[in-house]
Formats: sequence, structure tokens, C-alpha cells
Amino acid sequence: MAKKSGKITIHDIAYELGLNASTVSRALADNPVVSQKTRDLVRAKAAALNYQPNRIAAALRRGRSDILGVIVPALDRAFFGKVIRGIEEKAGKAGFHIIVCQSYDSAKRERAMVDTLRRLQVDGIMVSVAKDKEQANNVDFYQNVIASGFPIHFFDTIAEGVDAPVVVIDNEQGGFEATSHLIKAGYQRIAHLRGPQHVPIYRDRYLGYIRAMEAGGLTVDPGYVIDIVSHFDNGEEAFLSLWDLTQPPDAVFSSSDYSAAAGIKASEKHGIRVPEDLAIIGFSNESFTEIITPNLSTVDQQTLEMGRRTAERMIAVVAGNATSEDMEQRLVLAPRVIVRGSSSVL
Amino acid sequence: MAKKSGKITIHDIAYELGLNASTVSRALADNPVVSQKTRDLVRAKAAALNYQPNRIAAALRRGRSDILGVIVPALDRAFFGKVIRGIEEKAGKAGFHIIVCQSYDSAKRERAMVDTLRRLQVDGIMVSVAKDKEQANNVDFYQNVIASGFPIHFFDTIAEGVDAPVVVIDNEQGGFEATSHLIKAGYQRIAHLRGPQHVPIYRDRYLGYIRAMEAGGLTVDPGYVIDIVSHFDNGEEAFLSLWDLTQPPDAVFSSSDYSAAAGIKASEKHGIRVPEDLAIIGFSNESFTEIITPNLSTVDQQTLEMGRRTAERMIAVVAGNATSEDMEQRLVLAPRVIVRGSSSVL
DNA sequence: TTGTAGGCGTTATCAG
DNA sequence: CTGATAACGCCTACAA
Repeated sequence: MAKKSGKITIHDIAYELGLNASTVSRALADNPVVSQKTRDLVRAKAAALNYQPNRIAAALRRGRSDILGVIVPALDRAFFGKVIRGIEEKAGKAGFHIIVCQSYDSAKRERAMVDTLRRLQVDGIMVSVAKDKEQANNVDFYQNVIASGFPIHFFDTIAEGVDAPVVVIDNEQGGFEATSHLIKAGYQRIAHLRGPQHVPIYRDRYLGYIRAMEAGGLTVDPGYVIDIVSHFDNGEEAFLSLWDLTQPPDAVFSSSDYSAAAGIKASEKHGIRVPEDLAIIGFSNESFTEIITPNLSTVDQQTLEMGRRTAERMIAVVAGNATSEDMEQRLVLAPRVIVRGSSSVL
Repeated sequence: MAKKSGKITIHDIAYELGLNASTVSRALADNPVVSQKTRDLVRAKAAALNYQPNRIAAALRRGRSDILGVIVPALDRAFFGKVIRGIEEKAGKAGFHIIVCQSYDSAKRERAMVDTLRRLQVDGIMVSVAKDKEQANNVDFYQNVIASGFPIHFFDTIAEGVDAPVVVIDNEQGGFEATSHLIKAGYQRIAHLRGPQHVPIYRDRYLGYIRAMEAGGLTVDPGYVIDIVSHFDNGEEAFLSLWDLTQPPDAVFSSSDYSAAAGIKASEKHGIRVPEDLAIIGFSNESFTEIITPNLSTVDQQTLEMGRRTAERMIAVVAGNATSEDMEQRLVLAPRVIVRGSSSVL
């Protein structure tokens, strides 16, 4: 009995059992070098005292914390919620914990978070990079971090030009397939709501759109490409400007589900039938796409899978089963087009 | 120069400056007892060497990690994403980090997470308790944890009967106001889609509904109260059963936005106009409520605010500015009814 | 103003 | 099979 109010340590257990702390440590680690009898005794006493090992002390000693860092732009975006769920799932099973941080889409803040996480001695960091325009400075920064031997793994939005493992979906292919789907369904005048082009994922979706149009023998009317700034707010405007054209489109591939949804709403308001007069397909498979009417066709991003694979690969590196080098640096997941009512008359 | 490949420590800085590690430690902490000159020298050298303090070592020594734990049922639910965003926001500003775990709505797993987090030496844990039926065992568990002096703070779904600080919204009041809004709008036959009654938040919403009905002088037809199991899946069924009644309701207050949305969809399919034939109001203010047509009336839960306040209060306790006792144990946030197209003809 | 000497709780290396 | 000892990197009395 008798300990002040402080926490129980292996020394307490050792003392009560007339053993040495190192034996207790070995016993708790199930080290076979310790006699079975002693191991049982120690475990029993540990349970009796409600001993909780201090993992921070162990981390200091072992030089490993079994904690991984995750940096995302914002936690309240459905996409990141799902990816992190996948990450936590795999990490947890492998005995790791995750610390989650938000960059609020500021590359500067993102770099600061990397530094803090490293000071916390996380064993590696998974990051989906901020989408502001200050990303250029990331390259040197991350190259230095990586050169120092610290494991970094990107997912979704990556730091281009940085030599690190990456899990992404093929946005170009997603754009291609979404557009191709519209072409196959018979639409000819296909517009595109385009996200900020300094962000690779949006640029790729746009390029996929272009490729599909060319492959389908259709010309891209420059007036059919509308730039979306904040994907929800100016969704309606975008559609209005399209209808102002002398020859309005008969289909729209939007780089975001939000602007696509805004389009459905605007169409309804203006008496344009979806999909008869105008087909719409979005991107991301947000959960509301199955709730709105008509259901929004979209491109699924394999979010859970992205999280799981990222965590797996990160852990492989951290656990030493793989080095960043010997693993294929780039894992590209295939997006899946999901056809629903907004782009097909069933 | 010359360090193997290992990390830089205060000893390295001290060595290079011909100082002692303790002086460096004090200098970096801006301890005024150290001469300004030395402090500047140390900071400069630290920067030059790209020194990153080892917070895990500091944590061990100080007995504080500046890390807080957060346990939620699932990270891919919009509600928790927002709350955590709020938590991280406040925690980050106060110099804390957060480790996020998922209970997957299993009380057993939740308790296991509490133990692991404690072993990681987090300074406190914020938890939204799992919604399975095994919660009863939580009471003893949490009472013990708290009795041992470890700070626990609940939010949203709480462990009833446990004496710990809590931030919740007034679900009873939310149910009352949602229902009252329908009554004031002239609806009389008001049904309720009721969530699992072993979960306090759903029970409270139901009680609020009852109170409003009574206050409005309306009788509650038992056939008008439909139990929802999985809030999205059997939403349509619920509505179908209501329309089967000889006297169907003219309004529905749903304890979940998802079943409410399912109702809007089902109404459309069956040629029932919303809100003319049937008014619908949900609960939670999910982001899709503004996207569907008509926009769904709902009750906002103050998610960001809930996260911020929870973090603030937790930090106050951890930082010693307040004890769990001297702070009002219960902070109740007021829900806000948001009237949109689904329950009002504007 | 700076240095010395522990010690936080664990694990790893050596002996015995 | 078990014990003694040192060390992980930092902080903090206490001394000088």
C-alpha cells in the first residue's frame, strides 16, 4: 500500500514484490527471459495497483513516441473527417496515436505545425497541404525536413516538387471520366466549373475535362470554362453567366459538389429541368449528393481508403519495414464516377 | 559543428557557447535572471543550429504534456468535425495540442481510449460519450478516474450521473422551440420522429416536443410518435407509416436532419407538397439543410461554440485557474431554431 | 549571473 | 534468470 498521491511506477511494483525495477519492466514487456512465475506475479501486482505505464517516459528513453501527426486544412470538411477516420483506424490497430492539427489553408501555419509536431517527437507526419498561394515556399522547407531523416507523407493535396511518398487520387482521370460520361450520355455542349488553377487537384480535373473533350471530338468553347473562387458562394453566379451565353451548354462538369448543387438549385429557380435541359455532375461525393433532388452525379474520391493507405505506408516507414525510398513514392487511387439522377434519365 | 546524426540538444548549444546546459535552458525560457547578452547569444545559436526543443523530455520533467485528449464517436460526422475544430482552435491558442480518438459509439472502447490517453500523459480528456446501450458501466469508471484527480470534461452526449463539468445544448428547449414554431405557424397535427430514448439528447428533444404540445393545448397522438433507429435509413419508412394513418399529420418535427431530409424526398415522390401539405423541421443544422429544396428548417446546435467553450473550460482546469469543483459544472448553450422553406411559406 | 547535481519513469547494457 | 547502473533531454533547487 502506501503511496503518497503520486502515480504508481514500476519501482512501486518492484518494491512491493521485492524485485528490481528492470525486472518489472522486462516482465511487463513479456520478455521471455523472465521466468513465467515472475511475469505472472508482476502482472497481478500491476493490475492490483492499477498501474498505468508512463508512455512519455518510455518514448523519451526509446526515442519513439508511437504518435503520428496529421495536418489538414480544416477538420470540419467532410472529406478530411473521413480521411482521418481511415488514418486513425489503421494507426490505432498498429498501436499508434494521432495528433491532429489544422492549417486553415495557410502554408505558413502549416510549416509551423510541422515544427511543433516534431518537437512533440511524433514519429512521422501526414499532411494534406494548404491550398493558399504561398505553397512555393514549401518545397525548400519540406526538402530540409526530409533530408534530416524525418518521415513525411502527403495525401490528397501534395507539395509539388518535394520528394516524399504520396497518396492521391487521379484527379485528371476523374475529370476525364466525369466528362466522358456526359459525352457518352449524348451531351455535346459541355461546360466546366473550374477550381483555382494553382491547386494541382483542380488543375488536373480541368486537364481531364480537356482531354475528354478532345477525345470525344468536341471543341472547348472558352466561354464554357468558368472560374470558381469559393466553391459554394459563387456557384449560382457561374450558372447565370452560362445561361447568358447565346448558346448555353447542355451539360456541366463541376470541380466541386457544392457549385454543382448550387447549379441544381439555380436551375430549378429558372425553370430549367435537370437532367433533361441540363445535366450536372460534381466532384467529391459529398454526403448531401444523395439527399438533394435530383441526386447529384459525382466522382467518388475514395476517402476512407486514402486515409487507410496513407497510414499504412507511413507506419511501414516509421516501423522500419520500409524506407521512404524503397516504397513506390506515389500511390494513385482510382476515382469512381457515380451516375445519379442529375446526369441521367433513368 | 559536428554532431553525429542525432538531434540537437541544449547541451550542444551550451558546448558551442562554452556555457552550461542549465544556462541555456534558462535563456531559452527567457528567464530574466540570465543576462540579456547571454540570452541573445543562446537564441542566435539555437536558431543557427535549428534547435528543436524536445517537449517530451520537458513533459516528463514537468509532469505536464500540454496535450489534451478528445474522444468522439466518429470523426466523419459533420457535427464532431465542427466541435473539434472549435476545440483545436482554442487549445492551439493556449499552447496545447490535441490527440483525437474515435470510440465508434462503443462505451467499452471509449473506456479503453481513456486509459491509453492517460498513459500518454495527456493533461485532460474531453469526451462525447458513445451512444450504445452499455453506458451504464461508465458511471463507476469515470467516477474513479475523476476521483484520482484526473480532469475529464464532457460535451454533447454526457455520462449521466458522473460528477464532471459538461457543455451541452439544451435539447429539451430545442425540441420545445422547434415544435412551438410549428404550432405558431398554424400546424395542429404535429408528429415527432424520435431518436433512441436511452440517449439523453434524444429523450430531451422528445420531452421538449411533449411540453410544447401541451403548452399549445394540443394532444399528442401516440401514433404520431415514430421511433427512428438509424436516422437516415428508415426515414422514408417513418413517413410512409404516418401517411397510412387515417388522420395523417400536417407537420413533423424530426430529431434528426437526415430523417427530415428523407421525409422531404418521400413527400416529393408521393406528391405531397412541403410545406403546404406537410411542414418539416429537423435538428442539427447539417450543412446539406441549406442545399436541399426546399431548404430544411432545423435547430442549430452551436457546434463551434460548444468546442470552444469546452476547450476553454478544460484548459482553465488544467492550467489550475479553476478546479472542476469551483466552475459551474454545467454550461448549457441555447439552441437556435432556424426557419427555412420546409416549414414556412414566405 | 552562472554552474552543479539530481531526478522525472523507462529501457538497455552490463554483470552476476 | 535477475540486479545494478546509466542514460534519454530537460528543468530546478541549491551553491558558488
